[in-house]
Amino acid sequence: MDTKTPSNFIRHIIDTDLSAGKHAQVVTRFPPEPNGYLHIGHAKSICLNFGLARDYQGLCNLRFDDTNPEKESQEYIDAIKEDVAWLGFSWAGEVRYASAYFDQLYEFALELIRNGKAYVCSLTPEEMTEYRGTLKAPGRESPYRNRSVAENLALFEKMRAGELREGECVLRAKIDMASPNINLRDPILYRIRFADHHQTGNKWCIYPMYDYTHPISDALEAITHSLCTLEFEDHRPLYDWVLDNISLACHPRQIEFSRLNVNYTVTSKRKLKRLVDEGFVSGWDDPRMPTIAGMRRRGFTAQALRNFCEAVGVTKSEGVVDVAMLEHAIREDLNERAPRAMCVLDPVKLVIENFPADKIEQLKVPNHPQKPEMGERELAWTRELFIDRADFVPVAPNKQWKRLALNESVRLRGGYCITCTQMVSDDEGNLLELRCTYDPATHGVNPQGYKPRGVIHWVSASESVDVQVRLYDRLFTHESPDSSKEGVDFVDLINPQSLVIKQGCKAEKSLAAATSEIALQFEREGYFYRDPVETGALIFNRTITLRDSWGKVDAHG
RNA sequence: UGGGGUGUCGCCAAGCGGUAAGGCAGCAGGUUUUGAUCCUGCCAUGCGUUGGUUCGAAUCCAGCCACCCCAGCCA
Repeated sequence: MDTKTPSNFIRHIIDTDLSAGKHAQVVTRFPPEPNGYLHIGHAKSICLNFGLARDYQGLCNLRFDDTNPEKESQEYIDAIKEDVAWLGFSWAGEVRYASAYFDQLYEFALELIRNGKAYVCSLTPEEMTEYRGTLKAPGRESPYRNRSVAENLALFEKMRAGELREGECVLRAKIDMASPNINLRDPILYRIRFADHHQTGNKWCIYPMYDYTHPISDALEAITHSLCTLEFEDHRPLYDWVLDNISLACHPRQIEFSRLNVNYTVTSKRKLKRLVDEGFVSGWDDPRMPTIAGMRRRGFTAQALRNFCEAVGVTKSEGVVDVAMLEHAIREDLNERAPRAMCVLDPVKLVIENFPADKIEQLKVPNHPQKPEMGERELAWTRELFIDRADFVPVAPNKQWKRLALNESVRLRGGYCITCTQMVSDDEGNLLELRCTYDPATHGVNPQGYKPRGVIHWVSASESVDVQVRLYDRLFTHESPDSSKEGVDFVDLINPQSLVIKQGCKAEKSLAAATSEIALQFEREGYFYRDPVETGALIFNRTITLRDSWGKVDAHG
């Protein structure tokens, strides 16, 4: 279940607006540009916008901010819709597109021109930059700034009709070239682009800019609170200017919050794309990627991601969240829902000499130690078993050692206690198998005075299936791969152990039927998830290790 | 003397003038057939800093310091 949503400054604003009777209902929107895959940072925005709508019994739209056709595609639109839905949210009505408002946007531009609030400027891009001024010096007015309304109307029509070349001119708002806020120095409203648009085809050859499109799209959808990240703070005066200067009554309030940063990960689109393009990962949905698609394939649950976003909070201060918080959210959720199973990653044979070779004993074991309602399953107990190589050592190093050693005993989880009587090695000293005896009186009980060193997992040699296990770990070894030292390429900070593939792992037979519908816990190893993409073989992705207070050197790499 | 923001425990974060919530991480115990889970305890006389107002300040005022964002015909 969702944890209690903590309050934040945006909720305070909404509470105030609502009690002042400013709105009948809260309406928010999630407005991605379809130019890439969604990542953990977007998850925060999605949870914020849809969460607000849910908690205030309002509405949240999904709107594609598709005003730059050259960078966008239908592939991204489909992926984004899938990701939002998977996260557990449903948008109000149909999906919206900024491009669906192109006609209205055009009409409002005409209105601005007629009112002397916009003009067609024929400065070259280079001249435009020069006229804009600098951060400390004011800009200069364009020589085209005082063209007549009639001339502007005629030129804008020629732009629209495709009679002018790309870059030849643009439509600009007439605001203030001396403004200390550079966004107000006659910002560009429309540029010419002879590009096919994924939604509107070749209907348009002029495309509106974000700063002009966004406020109008928000207003047309009757958005009440338009939430965006901090870097748009300087754009708010322009957002307001646009709505103050056209005849549209609705005027949403833009509120900015800080982006989500997580250590040991990168979220810049450019860097993620490089990881994919240069083959450092298998694709946008590689389980090591911080994309929604990657995390889904890794085995993260939507609930865990939602809980994480709640835990992180919403503020205006920019910090870096410890990835340990994300990992905690995953473990917390998976511990509740994941049925337990047995899988030996690095098998070594163990022969129980006092158990007959032709006998199979079915042991009932619970699927979850704290949840009897999750039922139980049968595990085959046979003369030959497998345990993990890391769970045996000839001589226990200390009293704390909780695994098997020569002439000592351990319990095999859910089964009997065994005592190791002999280790068989080859000439090079490699361990080939362990000879043991079991105590038939120890199933389900620890007889008086019997104290095995610990409990280890196991699987029957004959009644098991071979599986491939992919051990994933954090992609980077560096805490802030985004901003490491000068001259260090972030791909050089990739963790060479971020993916370790284990072949020939032995899993209990029931896992042959495992699906990607459900997360599993391999006891003592971690949470695992049947790979939903490569479904031909039995492949399990390690979502996250178990918490480990022992501080062991990971024997599995 | 460009403009806009932010500074509360190692990390995230409540707090909104009445005497520092919570989570993560960490540490110390307890339970346990997962070195898991669960449970208990510890963990900011301190809120960037310096002054001021006040009976009382993390909260109000002033100065200072640090960090982030802005000069795409990207979003």
